[in-house]
Amino acid sequence: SRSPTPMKLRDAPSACPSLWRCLPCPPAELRLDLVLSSGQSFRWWESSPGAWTGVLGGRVWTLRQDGDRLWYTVYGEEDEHEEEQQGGCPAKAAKLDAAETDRILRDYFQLDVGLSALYRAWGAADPLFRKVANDFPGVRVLRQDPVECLFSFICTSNNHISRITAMIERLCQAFGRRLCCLDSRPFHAFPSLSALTGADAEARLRALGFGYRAKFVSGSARAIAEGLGTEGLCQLRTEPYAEARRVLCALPGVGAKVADCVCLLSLDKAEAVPVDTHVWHIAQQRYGVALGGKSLTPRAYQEIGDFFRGLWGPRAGWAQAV
DNA sequence: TGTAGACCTAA
DNA sequence: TAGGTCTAC
Repeated sequence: SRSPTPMKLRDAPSACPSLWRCLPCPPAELRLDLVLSSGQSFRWWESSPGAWTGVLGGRVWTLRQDGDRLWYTVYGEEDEHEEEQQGGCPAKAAKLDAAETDRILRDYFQLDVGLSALYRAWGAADPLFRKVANDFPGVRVLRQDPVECLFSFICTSNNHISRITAMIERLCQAFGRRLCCLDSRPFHAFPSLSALTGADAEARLRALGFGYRAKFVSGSARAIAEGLGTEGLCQLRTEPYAEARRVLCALPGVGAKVADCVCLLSLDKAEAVPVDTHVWHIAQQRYGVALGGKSLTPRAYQEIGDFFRGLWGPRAGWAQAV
């Protein structure tokens, strides 16, 4: 790199407005803080109050909300030589790039899905939802990359968020492409599938503190590489929910809950309702879902999902995210 | 089908 | 104990 000065984190448009863009987006449609810190994605970090920095689509972004606007800035790669790469027409390239980054962000937050109308419908069907919704507006489901989502959620089993976040950070650092350095902190892309299929991947993951999940991560990477491939995984977006779920559950370390997380958060299956022990508890005591067992059996799991789909409709997974 | 217990690791 | 999964009854 020949960057003369190290890049710095940007926390607000005021300091350098030309590096920021914005999209129209009222708080009722999106609450950045709630969405990015709720355990849907583990790669965002509140870099300064109200500013969220993370990696998305192979670039580093900082996001911020201000009234009815969603502001964002994208950081360049450290080896980027703009003039040379863009054929001597930086203005034109910048314009194309702006359209592209707008699109990426709108897609990631699924901004075309009107959340207020959904909140109204869920609230009308469910008084308990109405209560919670008041305190938590703007909670929507992200549309994440399927590979990142799958391997992240394999790491969530029998684990807590602080450790999951740290594990995924180390995963990216060890296996992901380095993107840039901000305030002398390096940022890495989420690893590609092929980066995780190496013969020593499991041992390296164990050394990174993945525990028994090391085998699941490397095993699933292998299985996908030898089977449907990254493209096949992404094509599950066009398959029915039941089919996508079936395929995912065949992977090592992927059970009903992880499969539903991947379906909901990356494969466009809005009806998928991930049932963890917390949700199971709530279903029993708040909603009085009467299901025999004292444990979350596959049958109980299915029935709880069906219950919420019956209550909230085809976007039950979105409602449950709230 | 429905129950245990083990599985890595760091509180 | 923590936001599960796998294996063996």
